[in-house]
Amino acid sequence: MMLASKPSDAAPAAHDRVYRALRARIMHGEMSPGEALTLRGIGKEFGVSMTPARESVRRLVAEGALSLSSSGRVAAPELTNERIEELAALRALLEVELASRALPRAHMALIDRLQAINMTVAEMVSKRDAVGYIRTNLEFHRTLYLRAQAPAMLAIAETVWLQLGPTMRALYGRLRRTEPPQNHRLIIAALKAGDEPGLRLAVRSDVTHGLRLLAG
Amino acid sequence: MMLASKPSDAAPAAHDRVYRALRARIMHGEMSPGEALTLRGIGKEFGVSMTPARESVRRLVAEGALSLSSSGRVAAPELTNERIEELAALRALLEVELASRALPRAHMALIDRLQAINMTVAEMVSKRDAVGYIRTNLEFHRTLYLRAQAPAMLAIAETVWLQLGPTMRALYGRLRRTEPPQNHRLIIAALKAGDEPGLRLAVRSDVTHGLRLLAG
DNA sequence: TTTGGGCCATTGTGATCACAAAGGCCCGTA
DNA sequence: TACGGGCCTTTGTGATCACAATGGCCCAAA
Repeated sequence: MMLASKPSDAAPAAHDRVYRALRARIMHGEMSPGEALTLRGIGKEFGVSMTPARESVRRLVAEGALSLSSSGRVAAPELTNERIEELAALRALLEVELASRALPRAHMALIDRLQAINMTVAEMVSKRDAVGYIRTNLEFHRTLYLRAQAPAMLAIAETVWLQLGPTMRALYGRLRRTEPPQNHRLIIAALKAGDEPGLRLAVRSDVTHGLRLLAG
Repeated sequence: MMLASKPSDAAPAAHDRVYRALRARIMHGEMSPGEALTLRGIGKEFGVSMTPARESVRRLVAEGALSLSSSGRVAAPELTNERIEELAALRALLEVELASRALPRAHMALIDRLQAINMTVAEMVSKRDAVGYIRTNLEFHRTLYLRAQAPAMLAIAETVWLQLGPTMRALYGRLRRTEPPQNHRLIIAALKAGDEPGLRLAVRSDVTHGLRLLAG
């Protein structure tokens, strides 16, 4: 079905390309809560017909990244405070476990990578780049959790990030943070020390820190 | 778009009807791991065209209920032992939390309902009805977790059940169990006593009990 | 000025079709 | 009998179309 003139070009399916693009846009906070999408609009933007646009939208709806109005209109979800609290609790639950599983496998190379990413995070903070901050912050977490060797758990954590995406942008716009991510430093320190309780606490704090402000 | 001659008939969309039917079939273990599906076959079975069949299949693939072969063929997933262990760990993590949240709201009416469901579970066990057992067992858990008032967490737990569906059937066929669900009794007892540590332990045991056998 | 009704453009849904690739089957050959 | 090549059927993908319902907009009346 898919043709590949060269082994290098992966020739991704149209619906998958659209899905990935929309997913990144949502997860990184490039859509505001309530912002609407149309199938024909998506199709036109990506140069495809309605069919792949529909499939990608359906998939994102299934993952909770988009909300489906009663009459089938799709839009970025506007989360209630209850839902935000619940998603924050889920992040804490899942990511503490992921970090804990990654700890015994975290060698120096990983910690160096995390520190490098963390510098980029700090740079995004100083530049007041909300989208860049969200993206690099998630990259920090994902890099750590990949070491846990728990793909199903990581996938679920990512769908939680996806659901929080549109709200995160609003959140980080609200709180005027100029300080570099202190909790990330605690995470790195706990990793270095092999301190599991400290790591769990640091991850929990980092994950629930901002979200509590918005929801509470 | 959808017309309703009477307010009672919900006039469900075709893709949603197909999705729900396939989802129940998978979650309850009515499909064997590796069993294949075709879009045209689904369409013919439910009297719809390929379009709604494709949407429902795509959604189920997104939720991990079906696995997508390299060339787009869909089938019930054959899980590796590593993945089964991971999903069992996820069940433990999520369901212990859900049970813990349900505990303060669990009144006598709920406990009565759980006991009634548990009798049906025992009946299914004695009848050697694997599908019936899986269905009522999940109903037991869902009834409890609904009290947690945590819809996002419950939704994620259900997608984990969905991923385990095809393997559960094989599992409960393997272990020759005739005893009624002892762990369910422990759960009910802990609920009655308001014993949170006991409840967490009982749920964790119940959830990981069988799955450890298959994966280990 | 505000409100209500009706018309029209917009939008999602599902069916159908053309196409390419993958899988399976059969037959011939070693 | 076992192995391999070639053909044909099956199957997923994406485009297009007809249709119905929703939503918005404008104008008229109070």
